[in-house]
Amino acid sequence: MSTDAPAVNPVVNHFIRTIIDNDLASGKHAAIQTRFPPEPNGYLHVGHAKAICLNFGLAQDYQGKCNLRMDDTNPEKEEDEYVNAIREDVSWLGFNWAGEVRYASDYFQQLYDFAEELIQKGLAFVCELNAEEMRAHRGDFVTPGKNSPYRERSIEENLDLFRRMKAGEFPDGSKTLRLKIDMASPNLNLRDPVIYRIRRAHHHRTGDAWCIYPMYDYTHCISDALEGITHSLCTLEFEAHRPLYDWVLDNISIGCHPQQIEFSRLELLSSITSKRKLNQLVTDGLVTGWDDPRMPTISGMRRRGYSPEGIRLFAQRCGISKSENIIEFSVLEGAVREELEASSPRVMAVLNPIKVTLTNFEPGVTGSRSAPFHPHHPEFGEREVPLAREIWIERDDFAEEPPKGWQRLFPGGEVRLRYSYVIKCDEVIKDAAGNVVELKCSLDPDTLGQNPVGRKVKGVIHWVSAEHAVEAEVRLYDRLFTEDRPDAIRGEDGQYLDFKQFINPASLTVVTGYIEPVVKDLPSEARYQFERLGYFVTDRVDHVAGEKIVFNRTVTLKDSWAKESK
RNA sequence: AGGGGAGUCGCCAAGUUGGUUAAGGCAUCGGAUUUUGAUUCCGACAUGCGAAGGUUCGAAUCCUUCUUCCCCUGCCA
Repeated sequence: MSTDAPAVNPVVNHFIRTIIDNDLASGKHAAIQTRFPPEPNGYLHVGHAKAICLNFGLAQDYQGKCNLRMDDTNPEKEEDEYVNAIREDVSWLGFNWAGEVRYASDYFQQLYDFAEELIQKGLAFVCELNAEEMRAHRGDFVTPGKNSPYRERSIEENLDLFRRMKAGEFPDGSKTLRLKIDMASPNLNLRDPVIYRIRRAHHHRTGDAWCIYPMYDYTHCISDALEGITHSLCTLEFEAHRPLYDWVLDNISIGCHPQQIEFSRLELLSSITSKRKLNQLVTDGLVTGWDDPRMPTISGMRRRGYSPEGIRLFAQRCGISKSENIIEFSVLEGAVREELEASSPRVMAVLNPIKVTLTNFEPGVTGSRSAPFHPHHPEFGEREVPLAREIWIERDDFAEEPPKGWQRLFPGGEVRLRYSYVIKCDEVIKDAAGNVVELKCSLDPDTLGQNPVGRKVKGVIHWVSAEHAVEAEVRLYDRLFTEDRPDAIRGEDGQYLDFKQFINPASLTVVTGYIEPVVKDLPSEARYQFERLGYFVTDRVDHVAGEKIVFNRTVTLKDSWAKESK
């Protein structure tokens, strides 16, 4: 096995690739241009990761380009903090956007000019209906809407009014610019949609230069066209917006008409992929922040120890289609584990210790061996694993009364200390309350690096020398929610229950761990496997090399014994 | 006068100009190897493609009817 050859994931075909193949074959496009267009009003989550991998991945595969564009047309919700987090997340995932980061707000002037063009063509009008009146005029699913009384204004009047809207002559919310399409359309998006509203809000980039802001449907298609996007990929809920996307581009003087293609958004079980709900968890203090390792945000997953490769593998395994994409959490864990298995050095750590005294340990006589950092990758190197008279082993690795199939330590039983001797439990020491506080064991001096003769010792447990171990804060993370779909549980009255009540109380347990000394000077974000326990990472925020060791549990190892012993 | 999408194994998902035994991955279950109950390796896993009819030598693919689920009534994106 070689690690220098980059892992090449086989390309999985899907309907969007088929469309691109056809467009390239027919000569419709010479190269493709995609874009990832987040709104900077929150942190990116695992659902965005899927979209990022799709858009940037396609650009990579087809040697095209992918832009990163902030969809910042709603100044009340958008902040630079989010812009910065988004840039960092996308880069960290391993993708490069073409040129500079783009902003829909870069196009405000052009958007405005196109709006005047639409007015000139008699295709847009200034409406003075308030929100409530507009809703009443819109009709509903079964009844057609009614035309706005302002719909038939003259072009001159519309132009004058729109310019004055821009000039700040009217109060917020008093007027809108609307497209003149069809109030009877069965597609509600086509019932004279609003494309500009008056809102005196400070924009994170344009400041107070504008008091009118364009709406998504109007902005997005034009932004795509201005950037020469060939394939504009978005999630299924925008399917009904596509006629509007096309309508706008068909009615303005712009020489580019990207194709909008929708795919299903990701739903991750026992998690949540709603920016609004994730925001609630943060503001209610139920997690420590957007980057809490339990959060399905990209920054949370990063802090949890998930690798970019693991997340990319996950995205690939989710697939791209138009049917519901409801993914079991184990798919994410499996992908993360798989990448970590190959790339993480191993070390031993005891998280729930019980003291073991090796009664026949002789300083200077009893030996030790060095241990490889990875059993299958000698190039990872080795380290010395110091042994001493007193060691810690995992409490779970000892049973006073071993159940059927038990391969670990028990009174009178033998077990192998990983990379060290076979030991035998001679005596169990208990405190007054009957709790086991110490085990006295003897080691077999002939078993260092070789099997005992005449008998077979199947079990192997991890351990760490008490005097050499470094203490660390270890944060054991588990799923954030106890339910598959915490936001889809109904109470007796048929109403949805608050998803926050399904937070897993065991989603975080903090313990003091005893770890091999090599771990002492690790930098932040160092990923290690603690043998037999799982993958861990030094915390990106709180870990200080050489001073305060803090590990987060990324994911446990598969544990077929746990399953069997249930 | 509603519109737009989707139903292929527990979870994803190829296949859709009709043509041999319906890819693959995850999960699961066996078994082998193992100084991680990990990894790795081998094997099993849809007489069936939402349902019922029909066309055909032949249907997941075509036709008809039915059915279930998702999205849409922000001056959010």
